[in-house]
Amino acid sequence: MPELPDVELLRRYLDGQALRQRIERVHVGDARILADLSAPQFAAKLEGRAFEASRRHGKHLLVRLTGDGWLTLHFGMTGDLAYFENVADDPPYDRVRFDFAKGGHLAYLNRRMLGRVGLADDAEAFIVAEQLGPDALDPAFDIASFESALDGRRRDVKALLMDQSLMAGIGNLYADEILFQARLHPRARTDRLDRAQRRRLFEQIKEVLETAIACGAGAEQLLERLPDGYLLPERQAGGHCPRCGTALATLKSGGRTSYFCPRCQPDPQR
DNA sequence: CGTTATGTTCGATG
DNA sequence: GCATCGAACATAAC
Repeated sequence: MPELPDVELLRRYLDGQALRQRIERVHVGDARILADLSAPQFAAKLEGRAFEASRRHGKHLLVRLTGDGWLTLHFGMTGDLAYFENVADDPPYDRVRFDFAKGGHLAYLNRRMLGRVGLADDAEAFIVAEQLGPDALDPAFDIASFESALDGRRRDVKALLMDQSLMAGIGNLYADEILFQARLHPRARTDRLDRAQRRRLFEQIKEVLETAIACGAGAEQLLERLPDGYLLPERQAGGHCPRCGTALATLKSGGRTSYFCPRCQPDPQR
């Protein structure tokens, strides 16, 4: 679930449910998710405090704590948040649970355990330490900074979009959608894109991510809500291009599958 | 049993 | 240094 649009929706969910409530107790269901911290260390930092505000950078959710410091959440492939009133409703794969004094609970869920929950003193320092590039939706990430990310690199365009150190937030699914909308083959090389192609790509990064947020990324109804002409609802075995009806093609690299339309996104003859 | 999955990292290799 | 590839991590679904 968690690429930039999904994490943005999770951020809003957390804001709507869990801000400004005293955290009475922290329950760590599986300490492996905490990386280098011990469960007692982690709990001690949070108990008695509250979530004050949140921000997102790429796929990371950062939650400011009363007093000082931040809770950091990364969701891997299967991470999610759930707020509920009764502990009996605690969903499966609850790895960390915050019990609020008012009675509600916020759980960080993660089936595959590929994410991370941690603490940071400073949000900016955390972003630097994680070697994250600019958030893909940050207005400061403009066409000029996009050009400089491309500058001097000769890579497959899809690999570039997903490189979190160049721009943060895009994963395998939304990279496919962005490339489809920009009509670029996943293996098109960045050093061979002309000016118009680069501009189209940049515009679709913004457009696709904003559209996914507006349509409620992460919700089950996302695929129905996306505009006509979006690839994601067809992005599966047997899917067809929403624009021309051609059977979608797939290719694999780095263990990930790309879906694309061989007609609308022709192979640039690498 | 084999394959696949919205992520990231590490080692090997060119 | 740059880029790619496969494997690993961990878990479940098909």
